[in-house]
This record gives sequence, C-alpha cells and structure tokens, in this order.
Amino acid sequence: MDKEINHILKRNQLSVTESRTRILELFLSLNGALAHGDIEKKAGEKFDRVTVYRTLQSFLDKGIIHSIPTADNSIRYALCKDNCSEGHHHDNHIHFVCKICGTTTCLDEVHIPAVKLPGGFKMQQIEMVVSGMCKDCNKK
Amino acid sequence: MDKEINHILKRNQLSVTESRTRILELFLSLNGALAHGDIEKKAGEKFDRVTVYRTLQSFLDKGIIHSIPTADNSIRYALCKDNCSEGHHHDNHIHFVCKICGTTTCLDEVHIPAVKLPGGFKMQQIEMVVSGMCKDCNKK
DNA sequence: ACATAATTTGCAACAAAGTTGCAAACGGTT
DNA sequence: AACCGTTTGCAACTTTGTTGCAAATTATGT
Repeated sequence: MDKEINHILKRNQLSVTESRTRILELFLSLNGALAHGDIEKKAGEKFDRVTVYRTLQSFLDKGIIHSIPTADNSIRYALCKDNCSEGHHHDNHIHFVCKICGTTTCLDEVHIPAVKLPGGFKMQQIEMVVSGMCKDCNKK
Repeated sequence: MDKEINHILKRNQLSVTESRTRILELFLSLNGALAHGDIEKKAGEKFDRVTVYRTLQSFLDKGIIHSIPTADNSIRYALCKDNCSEGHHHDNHIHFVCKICGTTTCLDEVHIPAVKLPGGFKMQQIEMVVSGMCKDCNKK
C-alpha cells in the first residue's frame, strides 16, 4: 500500500509528504468519493485546513482525483481509476449518490450514453449523476 | 408579464411581495440559469442578501425553480418549465454550461437517455450536465 | 551522509458564502 | 381601516475558501 502511494505521487512529480500520503491513503482505503469536509474530519486533526485544500488541488491538477458535482453544493472527490493525464480527465462513468447513507460511488462499469446536442452547441465534457438508494442500503 | 408572475406566485400559495416579483421577473426575462450571486448583483441593491436566499429557498420548495449542480461548486437555478409539484421535480432535461461565457442553459428538447444501473442500485433522480461552447459563443 | 535549493506546511488574517433570531414592515383578509 | 400572519432587513455569527509569508520538510548534488 505504501509502495503504491509512493508510486502514484512520484509518477505525478509530487514530493512524498505526510499529508499527501495520508490523504491518498484515505482515498485508497475507501471505494467512494469524499467531500472536502470528510477529509478534514478524518485527517484534519493532523493537518491544517489549508493543507487539505492545497493537497486536493494538486491531486486535481495532476489528474489523480476528479471532482463530482452534486446537487447539494458540496463537491466530492474520487480517485481516477485510469491514468488521467494532467488537465485532461476521461472519467466517463456515472456517479451515484445515495440519499440514505450519503455516500458517492463511481459506477465505473456504466458508461455515459451519447447524446445529441442542438445545433451550435459543442460538447467538451459530460457529467452524469444519479441519486437514489445504493446497493448496501437496499439490502437493509 | 406581471399577470403571469402573479399567477405563478398565487398558484403556489406564496404572497406577492416585491422581492419575489422582482426575482421571478429576472428568471422569466432570461432563458438560462442564475447563480445566487448573479441574482444578488442584479437585484441585490434593492434587497438584502438574506432575502434572496430565502426567496430562492421558497421557490425551490414550491417547485417553481430547480437547481443545477455544476462542477465549479456554484449552484445555478432555473425555472421549471412544466408544473413541478411540490418537492417532486421532473426536469429530465440536460443542462448545458458554457465554458466561455459561463451561462447555463436548459436544453429542454434533449431528454436524458435511460441508463441501466448495476444490481441493487435504485434510481430516484438523474442529472446530466454537459459543458462546452454554447450556440452564441460558437458564432463569434 | 550532509549541505543546499526548492517545495510544502501552518499560521494569521482575510474574503466570501450561508444561517439564525428578532423586531419592524408588509400583504392578505374581513 | 384594522387585524393577523408572513416576510423583510439587520446584526451577529458560522462555515467555507483564499492569500502571503516565515518556518519546516523534502528532494538533489556531491
């Protein structure tokens, strides 16, 4: 695990620091998405708020994580599974937000279907967020 | 126009006040979406910031407007074209955010395609946001 | 392994965004 | 016109996000 974290950081020309390691660890141990607030709560006692902001920003810049817009105005972040190149994501999968437990999941296996825009509109990026009840909450 | 505004408010059991009228006017005169900040700038000299928040909230509650999540963490609001019942929206159209001019448009004519979720997931709501270059910016 | 250069961190101060309680003003009803 | 319930504006506050700078940490060359 430490090896993997090290590798991810170095591959992206980021120096291996305590906060980056810790935050990456959080993402790897979790299979979902995290909001800034979550990270602050889980790692914020050790690190300054500002550090969390800056760490997330650098991960975003390098394409290690991607952001997921949600209707409640709290951006979530999740690991990019593929190797997203710097500044160019290709996370064309659907995001699922559970209304019960609040977790956000990347449905990597579900691709976003193609849509046809009206004349004149030029698509650069597409986001699809489905909300409802997740697998785990459905069982209970 | 005033007649229409009056009607919308009364239909939703909201009293007709200056701020509600003004803000509804803004939405009706514009064919796109507005962020809280936009509204504050365009109507905020007359009204308190708090009033704008509360007005938007009551419009949301009544289903007069709906919110559009965007990647930059600034929620936009747009009029519901159909009659959304209270608490239950059915704005199944795509939203388009222009990266040049920043405007958000409801593409009412483009419906969100159906997707199949993995087993166990139950869909309640779906959001699709496309970003790129809008019709107007494409011309220039 | 150590000194040095470059990056990163934490702090403080600040700006922006959003919330709450309460008294005054306003809208709707009779 | 007078009454009652709703809405507004104000003030104070919390939360969220940003910036500059000195101190600490990480990477690099020898």
